[in-house]
Amino acid sequence: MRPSEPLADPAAGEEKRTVTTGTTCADLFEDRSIVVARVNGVLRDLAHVVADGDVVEPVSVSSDEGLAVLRHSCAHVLAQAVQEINPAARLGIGPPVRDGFYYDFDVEQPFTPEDLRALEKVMARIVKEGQSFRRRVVSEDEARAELASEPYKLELIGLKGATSGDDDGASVEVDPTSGELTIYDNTRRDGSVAWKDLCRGPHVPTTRLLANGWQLTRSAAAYWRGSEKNASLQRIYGTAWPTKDELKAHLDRIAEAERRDHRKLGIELDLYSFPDELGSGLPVFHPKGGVIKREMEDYARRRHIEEGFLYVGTPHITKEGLFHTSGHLPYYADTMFPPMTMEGSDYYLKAMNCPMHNLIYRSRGRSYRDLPLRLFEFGHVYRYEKSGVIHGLTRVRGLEMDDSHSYVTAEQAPGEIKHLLNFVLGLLRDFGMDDFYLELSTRDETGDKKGKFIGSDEQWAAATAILAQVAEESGLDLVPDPGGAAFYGPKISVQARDAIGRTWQMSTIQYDFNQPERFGLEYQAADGTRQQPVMIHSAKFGSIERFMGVLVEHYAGAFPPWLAPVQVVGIPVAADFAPYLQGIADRLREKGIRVEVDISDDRFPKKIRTHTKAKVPFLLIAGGDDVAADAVSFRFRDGSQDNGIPVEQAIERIVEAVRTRAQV
RNA sequence: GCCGCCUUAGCUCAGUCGGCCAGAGCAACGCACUCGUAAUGCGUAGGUCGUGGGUUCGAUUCCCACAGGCGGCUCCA
Repeated sequence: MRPSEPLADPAAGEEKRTVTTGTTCADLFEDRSIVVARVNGVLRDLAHVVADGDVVEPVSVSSDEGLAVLRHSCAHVLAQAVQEINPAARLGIGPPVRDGFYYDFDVEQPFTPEDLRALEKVMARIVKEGQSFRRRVVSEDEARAELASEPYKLELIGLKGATSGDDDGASVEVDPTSGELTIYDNTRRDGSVAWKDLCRGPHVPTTRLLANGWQLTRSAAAYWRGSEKNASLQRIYGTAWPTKDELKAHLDRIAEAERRDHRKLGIELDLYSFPDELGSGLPVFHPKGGVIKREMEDYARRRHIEEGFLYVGTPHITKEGLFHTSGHLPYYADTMFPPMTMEGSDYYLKAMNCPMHNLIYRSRGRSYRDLPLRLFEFGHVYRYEKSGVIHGLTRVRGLEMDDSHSYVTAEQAPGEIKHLLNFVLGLLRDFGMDDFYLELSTRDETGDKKGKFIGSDEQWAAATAILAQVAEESGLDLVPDPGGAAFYGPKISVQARDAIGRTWQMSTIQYDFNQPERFGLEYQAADGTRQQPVMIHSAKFGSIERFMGVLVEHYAGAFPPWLAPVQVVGIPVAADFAPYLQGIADRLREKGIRVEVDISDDRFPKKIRTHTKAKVPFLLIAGGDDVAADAVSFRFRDGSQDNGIPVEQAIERIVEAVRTRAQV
């Protein structure tokens, strides 16, 4: 024993400790929830031997980093199980992801659900065996020799250090910063090596830490290193948590998301459908979905007009020249429906509205006094989305955009962007979404896609700076999205969190210096010169379809009264009381309330059930007691009641809830 | 677009290891019941088993193609 090595442990208040040579991180921490350590800022295994002067911090399994390590270790156990069952399976990569992990394999046959169950059994045994993860530094030659039968790992060794920024998950296997290659041996208690994998680590000390908190979830194909040019591998996804209870909570969250699925609720609530006869990604709105759509449109249109927008209308198809002028065709022809030829011209279904708005702008001379000129419409666009990406209302081929274009002077641009951002946030709040962050999508500065962006470096820099400034001034969190810009300019997008914490891209605001030039747009300035306006694109809901899908999931189908397809259903306790309710319904209808009275010959409790399941916000019940008191009784979706409310008061309550867009 | 899985009544699902008239619940319709807070009872009707081709004495069942859906990958102006 040799006294030396002072250590600082910030978690324990920058305490300096003196330990013996050979002390490992594990020796420093008693707490069993510590799974790895941060040594001088770098995550290390608990078996890491500390050196003189090292700053060592504990990393709990419950922290983001600790969870990632736990999940990555679980991915190793999965890979070990796969190769145990099928030694011919070749290894891809196995990084942690949100809530879990995956591992990619090159196998002859795709995995079946039965395979996953068999793998879980093997994994459970490995976990129970308590195998240790042992780190071993190897030279490149050693690694190549040991992994000679793993072609994908060899490829990663070759890439070592070469990959930077390419976030394809490869960095979990080799460390691009240190250039050091390591292999992790999974060692049984008797010291024999059960399995090994090229991996930068770190890992939990033993497989026992995985306990009962994991599960394989699904299998799917994935391209090697994320490019469709590469081989297709079979990916297995799993989830892993520190405890069984946390796993269960996660599975419950998944189940809740499934209950809210807008595709399922759309059928149950009779809102919309996707007839095969129309083709993929082309929804139809049934009367009840039509009410929601109309309320969304009516409200959005009114608010746009209040904010200074002019409502316009444009056709669904156009001759191709327009999209050459705008610059869309060379870039996006493959995501547009193919052209129709008539009278010697090629016509395209429109995939965007802006070129048509430009024609409205250009239809007469414009003065600086006209600016900002704000054109707005619900424009129907059609995009040939690849068949595999169509998803309910959130990814469709025919959609209605609440699309606006503000034409402004360069000086007005920052103010207009601010105006638009405030407007869209207010609009989203009116629909009950109130938790946001922003994303700033910029040009890809280096990658192979840089060529898709048009305009000069100076223009991009100026436009990006303006958007960044407005975004920062909003006070909302701002997340960079390099490479996410449209070809004609950078954009801010508003991401909204729904009731169960998922985020959705909603509104976008794009700064466009390209189209005004391509269309030769101009205005006459105060000094008589002709100037080019800047164009700012903005969609508030993104698309009506998508936003409706998001709202269905956000509210789980239980819309606030102002959006509810049927706002009130009157249910008589017995048929004798139906006329009384009809009278109340007539008065509500006069005030614009969507109300029905259930005069079917279902029994009373059945009617309650029927309309509660339909998520009608107000059930108005009347029986002898109510009639005698000139009152009605409320029943709400959660089963609560408010009985014997005077009719005047009941009507006022309903009208008020709709007027204020309250949730009930 | 790629990989895998799936498609039976309006909805949710049984079923046929290739063989007489393919079943259930809910919904719909009819009759009876007139009822105070999540399913009254009885009855009727509803399917060329996604579409097209092939194998077979015979196909909803097996094979192929296509369409649509689901889960991922890739993509998302």
